[in-house]
Amino acid sequence: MTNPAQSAVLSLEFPDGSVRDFEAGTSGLQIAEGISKSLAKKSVAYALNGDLKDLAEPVEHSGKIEIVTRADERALELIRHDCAHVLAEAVQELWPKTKVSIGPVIENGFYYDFDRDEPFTPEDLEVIEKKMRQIIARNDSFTKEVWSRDDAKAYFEKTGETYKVELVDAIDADQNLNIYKQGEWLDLCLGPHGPSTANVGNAFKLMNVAGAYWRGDSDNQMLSRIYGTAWADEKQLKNYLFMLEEAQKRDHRKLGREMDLFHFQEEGPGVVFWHAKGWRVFQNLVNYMRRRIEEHGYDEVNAPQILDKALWQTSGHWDWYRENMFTTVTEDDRQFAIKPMNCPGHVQIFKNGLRSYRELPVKMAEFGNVHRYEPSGALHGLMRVRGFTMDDAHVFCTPEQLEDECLRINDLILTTYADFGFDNIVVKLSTRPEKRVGSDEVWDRAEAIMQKVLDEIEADSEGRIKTEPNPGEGAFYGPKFEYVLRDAIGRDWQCGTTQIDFALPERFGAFYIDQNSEKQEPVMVHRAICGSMERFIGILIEHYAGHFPLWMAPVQAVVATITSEADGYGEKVAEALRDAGLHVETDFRNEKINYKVREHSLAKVPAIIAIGAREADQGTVSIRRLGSKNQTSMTLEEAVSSLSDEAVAPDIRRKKQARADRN
RNA sequence: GCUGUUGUAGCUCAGGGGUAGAGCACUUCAUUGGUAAUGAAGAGGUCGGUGGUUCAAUUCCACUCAACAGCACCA
Repeated sequence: MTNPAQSAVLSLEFPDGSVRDFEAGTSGLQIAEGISKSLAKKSVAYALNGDLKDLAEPVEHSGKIEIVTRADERALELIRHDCAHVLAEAVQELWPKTKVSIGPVIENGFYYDFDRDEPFTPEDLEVIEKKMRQIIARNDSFTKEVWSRDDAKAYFEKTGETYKVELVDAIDADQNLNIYKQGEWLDLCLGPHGPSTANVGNAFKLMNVAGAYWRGDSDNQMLSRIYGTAWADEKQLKNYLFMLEEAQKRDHRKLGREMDLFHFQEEGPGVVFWHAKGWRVFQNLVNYMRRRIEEHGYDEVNAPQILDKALWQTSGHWDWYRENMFTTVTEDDRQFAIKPMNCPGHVQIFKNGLRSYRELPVKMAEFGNVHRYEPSGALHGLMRVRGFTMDDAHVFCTPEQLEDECLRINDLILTTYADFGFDNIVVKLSTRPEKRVGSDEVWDRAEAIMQKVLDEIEADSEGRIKTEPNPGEGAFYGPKFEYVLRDAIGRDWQCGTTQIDFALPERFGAFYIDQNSEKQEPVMVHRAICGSMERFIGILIEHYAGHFPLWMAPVQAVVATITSEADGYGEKVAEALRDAGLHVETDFRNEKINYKVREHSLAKVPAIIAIGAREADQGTVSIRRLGSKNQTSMTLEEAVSSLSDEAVAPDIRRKKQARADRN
């Protein structure tokens, strides 16, 4: 699609700032060749004003041009996309009756959805991969053709590609379609693609097979999806596979069992049996959060677990959320629901009695135990459960206080994450969805305030916190911030959230009395930091790979004796540590020290304190820290003081430090 | 919820129409040892549940529950 008004000369600016003129119609490849043969060989595409284009495509207009080589991050997208096409060709070459549908690039790889009578097996994947390597070795060029809609439709109808016909139908009537060919095989595709199938290289792997709905709609037919990963070189592929392996090793379900933290069983799908050690971790986290919210001026409350249906009708949950609620009918035929959220309860507490503007902001927190009937397929260890505890809070304030409150919440959230070693945070601003309550005017005002807060968050963080818009993803009752943290192996988790609510105070008729003795509706802010405590602990287990910092660890030290003669002294050591507030276990079993060290290391106990005759004589201890192969000898007093110092929670340490700095 | 896979001892797993096996863990005994598995013996199972086929089912079939992977969902 050339612009006839365009001049016959293109003026292109290169990344080094130089500007050169080219004849109209010059292709990206010709430009690369003009620079150097070796560049042309390495290049896979070009970017015009940042948009990726096929190398063979003529440059359409003047602008900034970059030749994209394989080493460029953007080349990955092409490699993956090319790989998806190669996958589809391989599958159709092996099983010609298979229909193709779509094959997009995703994070770390790509997939392609097929319609085939039988599902693919893991053995099939090996066969397909072999065929793919053959296709890559053939080195067929990717060539683009522009077809008319009618031609494309006729072709796909003839070949029985019903899904492609549907895709063609979905494209605007006046628009032509791109067809990408590789050898004999072709696909409807937006592009761009690399120069040839060889561009895919060898650093790819088919990962797994799964069902997926046609066009992502659960009313549609289920297709067979093959997932693959593809990278620019073997090293990147290896790193990725290593990360997956590492994730598997850290799986909180596995570590939870090995560390004796919790379990699940058939009778309670999606609800956690917390064991003593897991519950201690849980309480460590709750206690930490309790101190933090107190520091930030919240009052902790506790609202009922079960409330009459009428209340949920008023809150709107009965209409919006009913299929996700656990309900119960009592002997007298009264219907109740187990709370899926804490907000209606908190509004009742706010409403009890008359509120003055002088009280605002009212900051009400609860470690609220909620139950939600999640779809069975969504359950996943601690990460997605049907019964969980939220570190929930609601701030009732005036519109004028909103900005300040959002910033304070932001401060609380970010410092909390930092205390657990999460320093790579993205804050997203989710704005009005299509289906919503409240006037546009109200949304305008709220979004403007939140955008301002977002800008301040980014500015204050000095580049550490990234922010992103998330248009259309807000809740129906108001815009929200979503806090996404990145764990130690690079995975992202959305945990915290700050949500403005226009609906609930009005629904319940909550108000305060302002300076002029008039009723005013408060603004309500919902906020959570960990989100679900259960899930947050799951994330922490995987983030730390089970190696909790001392202040979080359920068992902080084990005193293990080498000979039974040291048991008496061992008991004394354990007592001294317990007196200092540490959780200590003793292991006086008739076993060798090797055996004990192995066992407690596998149980991820942070400190193993070995006691033999020597230590008993000298009043010392020998400490072996988790992850280390060495041990350190010190006096009992030194051990007590260094371990108890290390076990101080980060927030308490911060306060101590601040106090010391003041003096 | 949908598709696919799986369900045998506390854990990891083998087996297979004639009512079950290994390693680790557990218990007992011996061993008192110096930083990731001391040795021996013993105990441990309605083979996820219900129904069907069969002389006989843990094994085959149907249904069901749960888990796993992905999709959909997460207001």
